[in-house]
Amino acid sequence: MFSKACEYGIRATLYISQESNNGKRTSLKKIAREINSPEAFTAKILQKLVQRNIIKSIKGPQGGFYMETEHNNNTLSEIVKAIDGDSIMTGCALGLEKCSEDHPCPLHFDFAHIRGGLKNMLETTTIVDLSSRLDTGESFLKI
Amino acid sequence: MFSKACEYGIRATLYISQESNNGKRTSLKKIAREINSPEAFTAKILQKLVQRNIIKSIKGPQGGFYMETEHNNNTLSEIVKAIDGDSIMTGCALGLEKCSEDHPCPLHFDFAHIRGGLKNMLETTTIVDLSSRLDTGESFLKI
DNA sequence: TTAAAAAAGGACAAAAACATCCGGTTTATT
DNA sequence: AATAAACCGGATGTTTTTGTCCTTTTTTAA
Repeated sequence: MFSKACEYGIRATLYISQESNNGKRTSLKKIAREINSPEAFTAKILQKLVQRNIIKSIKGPQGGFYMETEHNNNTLSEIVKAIDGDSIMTGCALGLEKCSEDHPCPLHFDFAHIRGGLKNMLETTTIVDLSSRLDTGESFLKI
Repeated sequence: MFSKACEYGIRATLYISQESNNGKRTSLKKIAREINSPEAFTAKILQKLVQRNIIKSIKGPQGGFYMETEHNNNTLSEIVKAIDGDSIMTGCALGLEKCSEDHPCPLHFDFAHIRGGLKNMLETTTIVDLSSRLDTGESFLKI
């Protein structure tokens, strides 16, 4: 469904949000350990998220990654779009270039419905919604 | 969502079904032309579908691919499972190996719902359901 | 001011997905 | 029997995704 890069990106962002909400910055090394992801690859993904202004970073000792409070209200769709683009929310299930109400693939109408649910979920679920579930121990980021 | 191979596989199967329901066999060359897919790659995918007994093939002149009538009642999920496996219907959205009700990722419950809808759609939509929409000109397999 | 911590970024490597090519086999037609 | 149509299967090539490594830059703190 999502690329590996996107999975890691979401997990990393949620971990960063959680730490940020406890007033902490966190390092790449710690993030990779806590979300169980390959460190160097995760670094690349975090770079992209910094460029897209979803998370922040500070270099040097005591530096690391963190999130500004208002960015907690960013939705999952921002992360997904930054990494995988929006094809999952808009593309044709059967890969037709021009698939529309007027020129639909055979799956168009059945699928529109599912894709709509996904899009809606991604666009309404905020980062803080999810990271707070982590804080309470309701959910997990690894294994 | 689906791999390219799976997209081609579904489109090819629907075309074969449509032709079969008109009493015709159809060749690889024609299939690739009609669904706008790379011929040699499509051949590999069709081979797999033959092995999985989703479609049939006959060698030699006047041979080609076709479908037995009862196989029209196969569902999309059979094709998807043959090509992409069932990870799209069962896997964790965030890539956790062990994601379950008891040990959920932060997206587990929101996502279960969407994945359930997808699974249900794939398991209830039959090949003939879709190919009949092609016959009536309600839907298309290329461009 | 020097050392070390940490992110940034470029180059490279491995694996998977996507795709092609070609020789082999089967079979209908002449 | 010969030819050609058509699928089969192995080898190979290309592109994308996934992943690593190493150098550079920034910044803190001793």
